[in-house]
Amino acid sequence: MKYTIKNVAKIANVSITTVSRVLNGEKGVSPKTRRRVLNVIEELGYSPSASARTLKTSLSKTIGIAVPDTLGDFYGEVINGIESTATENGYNLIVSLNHHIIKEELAAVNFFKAKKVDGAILVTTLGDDDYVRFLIENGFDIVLLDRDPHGLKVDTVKTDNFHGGYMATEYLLNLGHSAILFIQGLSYLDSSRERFNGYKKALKDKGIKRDDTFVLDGDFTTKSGYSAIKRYLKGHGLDFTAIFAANDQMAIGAIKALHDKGISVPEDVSVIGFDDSYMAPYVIPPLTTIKQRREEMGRVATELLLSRINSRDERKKTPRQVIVPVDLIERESAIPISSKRRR
Amino acid sequence: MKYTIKNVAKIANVSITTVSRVLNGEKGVSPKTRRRVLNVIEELGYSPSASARTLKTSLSKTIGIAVPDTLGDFYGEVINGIESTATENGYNLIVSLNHHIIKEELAAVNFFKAKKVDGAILVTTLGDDDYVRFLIENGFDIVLLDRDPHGLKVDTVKTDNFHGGYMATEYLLNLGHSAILFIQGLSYLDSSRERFNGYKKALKDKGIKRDDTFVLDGDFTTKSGYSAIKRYLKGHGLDFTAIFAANDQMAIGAIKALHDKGISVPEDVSVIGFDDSYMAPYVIPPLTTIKQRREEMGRVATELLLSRINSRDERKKTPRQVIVPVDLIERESAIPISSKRRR
DNA sequence: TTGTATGCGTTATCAC
DNA sequence: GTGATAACGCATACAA
Repeated sequence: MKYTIKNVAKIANVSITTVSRVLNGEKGVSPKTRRRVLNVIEELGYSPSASARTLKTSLSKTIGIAVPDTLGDFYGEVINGIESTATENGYNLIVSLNHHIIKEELAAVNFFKAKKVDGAILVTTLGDDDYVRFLIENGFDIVLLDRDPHGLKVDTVKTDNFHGGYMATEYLLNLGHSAILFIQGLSYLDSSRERFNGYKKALKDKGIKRDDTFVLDGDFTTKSGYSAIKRYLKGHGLDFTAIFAANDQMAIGAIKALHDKGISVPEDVSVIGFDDSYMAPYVIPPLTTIKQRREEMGRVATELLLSRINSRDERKKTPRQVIVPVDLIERESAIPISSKRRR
Repeated sequence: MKYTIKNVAKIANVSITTVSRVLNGEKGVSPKTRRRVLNVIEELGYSPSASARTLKTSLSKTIGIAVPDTLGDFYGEVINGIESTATENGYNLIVSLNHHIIKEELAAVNFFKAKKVDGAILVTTLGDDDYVRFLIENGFDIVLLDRDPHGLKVDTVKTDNFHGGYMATEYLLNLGHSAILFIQGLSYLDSSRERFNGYKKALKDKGIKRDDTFVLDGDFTTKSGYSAIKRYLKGHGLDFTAIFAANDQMAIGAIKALHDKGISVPEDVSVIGFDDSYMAPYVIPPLTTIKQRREEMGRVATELLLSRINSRDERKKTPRQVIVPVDLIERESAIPISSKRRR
């Protein structure tokens, strides 16, 4: 029931070489024979064995992607961007989830190696840089997404987190707020840290001295945003007028925590998020946020990777860092401070 | 830089057969030799070529999963369940997204075939049954997730959609509601249809005659839930007291649409969703919903598949249909009708 | 306990 | 324009 090139050859009355030529669209086959072969292939529903091909050519037409998980809008959309670009170019995807666990990341590497992927995209990986270096030394073309190069010679694609953090904070500042809470995400991630840096810089530029107690821990989940604010309120009461959360999910959690205490958004407290997730427009009130072009990041990363894979040039192109711009999406969760003062 | 079994053999001063034995953990190798070989493997960072292995054994230790996309909570969690179970059992994952497009589903089939996956899990596929049949005839072990067998001899895993729909509706009914809107999801999906059937049955059992205008179209997106209610309100005004949405996202969209018209949830209108998505507890008001065990579905499907793959038995086990139970999660978006009557 | 030889399904090299 | 054949890296039947 499983046909091989040999079967096709026999039935079409040609050599396997000819079949192979047809398969790969090479010239040097008469239109007539080509037709015949194609017919047999169609009839049999034959498809060539990828493993035999890979074994022979050491090219798999496959790219590996390592991603923490598939939860939340971010990774899902990034994957979509990667997948469609890959597919358009005839490449397939092998996905490895690592659940934010370094050991599993390492497993992915061996997996990719064994599968002979032509290249890999590492999304938000946290492993130390040795891990990335290892991959490079093993001759893999790779690109890092949502992660800094840390001095390594790799292509990277990331959101302009710093500027996004700056914009968000500046926006609140211009609205008249100065007591602005920041809920950070996983603090060991570059993206979270840079948003934080943007926050700090914006405050500094306005000459506002930063209060360390205004920086709350979160982990990018809605729950963590909720808990952070709930805890803060219990400890400090309402001594702030605005919140900048490092992503929308935490912002939504924060709004809920405020709501539970009878504090209204945006009348009492303005909130701004980061991502522009699907839910943002439907939150009550609709969430003002920094839009991150997630799918585009996936696309760009894939294009970078494929261009690298297909570069015959031995002295590979120098590493490229692309920074995807962000936009401020104004909705209703942040308003001027003057319009409240209800406390 | 790329090592083969031959390199390992030479350096360890043994035959490739011995290396192969070590690799596969077979007995019949002296502890001493095994050690030595293992050391060389470690040193070289050698990992066996999956393609050569697959070519030889026609076993890839890989399962393919075809899924519409990775957006929203549902697919993400299902994939997580599949992935962890697969990994635990030494299987790897090849993911194919089809964006709800039949043609791309078909492409996935060929992909799986070429990659010689040992089995496949098809999630929410919509292709006609021939497509599934084709896969079966080609000797693939497959299991369908979130899809009915439609008379085919395949394992399936699905949520108890009918009962879930029934429970949700009954719950509203018991709260005193009788004018209950239903927002359906993609109507060609089994899951959406069954939730609808549950809704109809519950109404019927209570002797309430169903109003066709009470059934609104949606596509499982938040936006579609929002639009559906907005449109309905414009056409009919507020002639209902409750809404059952076929998933949480649409429920959230619906709440927003009501809110925009100054209609309060749950005081004026009760809303119930389906899924128990991550966002459900953080919506304002927290969403009452039917919990779907997404990750478990992924786990079960994978276990089913692996057991089938590993069944030496030629006359394969008869098809199994597992229905994963649902739970009603009471939160605050649905309340008794008596406590309002504010209109 | 260890090794030799064959073949899996392709592509590539060379001949015709 | 077409075909025979070696090789890719591994697992395995068979020897030793």
